[in-house]
Formats: sequence, C-alpha cells, structure tokens
Amino acid sequence: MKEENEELILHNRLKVVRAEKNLTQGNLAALVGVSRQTIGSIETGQFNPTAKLALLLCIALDKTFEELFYF
Amino acid sequence: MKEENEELILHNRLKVVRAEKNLTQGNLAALVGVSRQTIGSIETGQFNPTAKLALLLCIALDKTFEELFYF
DNA sequence: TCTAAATGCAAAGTATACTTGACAAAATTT
DNA sequence: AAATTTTGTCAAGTATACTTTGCATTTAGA
Repeated sequence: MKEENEELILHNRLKVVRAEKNLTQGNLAALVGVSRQTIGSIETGQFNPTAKLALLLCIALDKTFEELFYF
Repeated sequence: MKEENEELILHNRLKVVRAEKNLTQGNLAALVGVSRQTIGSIETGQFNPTAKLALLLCIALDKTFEELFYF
C-alpha cells in the first residue's frame, strides 16, 4: 500500500452495532469464528480485518458493509 | 478463523468490472496504491484483500462492496 | 458491596496479505 | 506477422491479521 492511502484509516461501527444486538465480543467472535481478541482489536481500530471477516461480520450483524465500515 | 467458515471463499467480480471500465490491472493497482500482482492475485482468488483495500477498490470502481464481493 | 462477566492490553507465535523482480504466455495493436 | 502491452505465476522477503495465554481494569448483576 503506497503513501497516498497508507495514512487512510478504515473506521467501523462494530462496537455500537454489536451493543444494539446485546452481543458480547465473545458472542460475536463465536458467531463469525474468530477469537474474542480479534473482535476487540478491530473495534479499537488496532487492526483492519480481511474482507472475508468483514463480510461475515456484516452478515452476523445484519448490516451492509457500508453501514459497518467507512473512511 | 474456525473450521465452519474456513472453507468459505470470498468471491469477487473485480475482473469483469475492471474490464468494463477499460482499466488494466496496472491502472487499477495505481489507483488504489498496491502492486499489479496484488490485483492479479485477488482476481484469481489467490487471496482475500483487507477490508481497507476492498473499500478502496469499491471507490475506484464506483461499486458497493456487495456489488464487488460475495460468498 | 461482593462476585462474576466483559473488556483492554501485551507478548510471542503462526498464517497470510502484500512487495519487488523476473520471465513466459496470451492478448492487443500496428 | 511483428511488436508491444497485459496477464499469470513463481520465489523470497516484509508487514500485519489472527491465535493463544494471561492478567488487570471496568462493567453488570446478585
């Protein structure tokens, strides 16, 4: 990834949407098949999920990608 | 990623959409700031982009995530 | 208020996304 | 048909997504 887009940060509304569904990080993690820490790290912006995991999260939370992720 | 979703493959319509816009892999790569090989590997399903790159591709190709990526 | 559940964070390891360079094959252009 | 562009793929290296374990802090429930 070149400089121009390197600084761009992908934000997400995971924490809010997850809370609306009354799911814990552990619950959501189990739904999509990753560890609790992975969910936590995505929520706190420590990392940038794969597109596959992002789409699994959209499905689990019944949202479009654009509703959950944005620049 | 656990067994249940491990086998799931994220497909995409990158090659077709890119061709519709008359872009080469190199053109598109430059637009989003990655190497030509990265675009090629995503098109041939060899790998699964990050959500950030996926969204950059959506913007470059003027498509929603769901129009470009699917299970 | 006491207890239990949920979250944040860190370290060390593994898997894989992404890089550069290179070459051959296929497609496009002249 | 010859030249040029585009694509597929391979190899070796780097960056980072994701794992597990563990512990401290915060939040929620009894």
